[in-house]
Amino acid sequence: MGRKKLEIKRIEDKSARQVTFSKRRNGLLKKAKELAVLCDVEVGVYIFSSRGKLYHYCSTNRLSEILQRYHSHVDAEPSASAKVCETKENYSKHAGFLTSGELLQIVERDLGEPYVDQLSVTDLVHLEKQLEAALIRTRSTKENMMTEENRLPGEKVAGNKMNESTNGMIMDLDVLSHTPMMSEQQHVSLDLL
Amino acid sequence: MGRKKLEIKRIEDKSARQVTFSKRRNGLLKKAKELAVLCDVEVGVYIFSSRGKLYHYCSTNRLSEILQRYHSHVDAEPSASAKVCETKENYSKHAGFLTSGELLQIVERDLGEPYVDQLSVTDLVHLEKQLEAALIRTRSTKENMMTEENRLPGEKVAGNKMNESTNGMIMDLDVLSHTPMMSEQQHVSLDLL
DNA sequence: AACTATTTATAAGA
DNA sequence: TTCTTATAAATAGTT
Repeated sequence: MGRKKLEIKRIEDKSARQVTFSKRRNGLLKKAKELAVLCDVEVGVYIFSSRGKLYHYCSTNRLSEILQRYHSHVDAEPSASAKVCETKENYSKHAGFLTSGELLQIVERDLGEPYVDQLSVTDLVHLEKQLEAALIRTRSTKENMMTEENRLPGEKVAGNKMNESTNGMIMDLDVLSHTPMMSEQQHVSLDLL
Repeated sequence: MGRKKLEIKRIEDKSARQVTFSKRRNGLLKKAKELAVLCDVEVGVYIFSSRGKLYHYCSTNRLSEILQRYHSHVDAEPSASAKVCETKENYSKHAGFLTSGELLQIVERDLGEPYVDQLSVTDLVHLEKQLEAALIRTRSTKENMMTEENRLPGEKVAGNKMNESTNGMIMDLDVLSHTPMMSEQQHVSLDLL
């Protein structure tokens, strides 16, 4: 749809490719939103530019919305209870990465019926292996972050603690370094989904 | 773009909604493919219908392509080495669910830099919990599938075995029921990515 | 970043 | 569902 019929193959001119990328990216995201609304279905789109930047849309992302709400609270401490509902419009500004919530929606979905029976034993073995690796890295990252927190001036960890990186939620570092987690943390986690 | 300008809100008439879903779903997937090709970027789209059926597109899915190649080999045993390269065109026919490969691409991406530092400790704790759950379910599903295979006529499991559900790849059931896996299976898994 | 000629997508209708 | 067609929307090339 333009002055000329465009062949669908890689645009070699870098500048033209960038312009087309910008236009069509917006078009695709708009179409995705329209489909989700008009037909009341779940739609997710992710686009990685060649520079690694991620643009995405996800029609049902409660965690993302909730996290953003917490961020808003942190950014603007006072008068923070109004206009909380229209997060949908501006949450794409905050996006730019897949939240754990989006990831988990996909994990949940992919392992749940009826898709799981589409996977072969080989797929499952592979998935198992990768989940193990992901789990190890998640724990490692988490523990690194908590170690850094402990290096902050004074403040011996003994009970609950509030800080920015936890979005103001109550956490017990001793509990977090091990699994399974105690009920308090579990409760917070479940609230996020 | 039709006889009338359509307001972007849920279409209440079920029949009309279904028709629009069908049309716009195809449109979105087509646009996604075009964007991926024209601009040489990675694009993923997933759409869950209200009945839970999944339609999707993923521009870079080596596992999917490779699995399909195996399926093709199975479907048409003889003369199976020609026209293996143009799988991109018809792999969407075989699609309809997220493969473990797509899922893992997302997992990898989400846990790798630079996205991981966008996650809070709370996110990571939650992610860890869900990965554990996913891992348990994956193992369970895998073991169920293997148990069913063992119920097939005779055939005591002792060595390697070839069958449809493993896409013709060599597997040792005794090894597969436990982690960590032995090198043979691990090798096959790595080949898939 | 805007413009506009064309192509493309699609809402209604058959 | 599938096809047809009038019209709305997206966008390629231009400014």
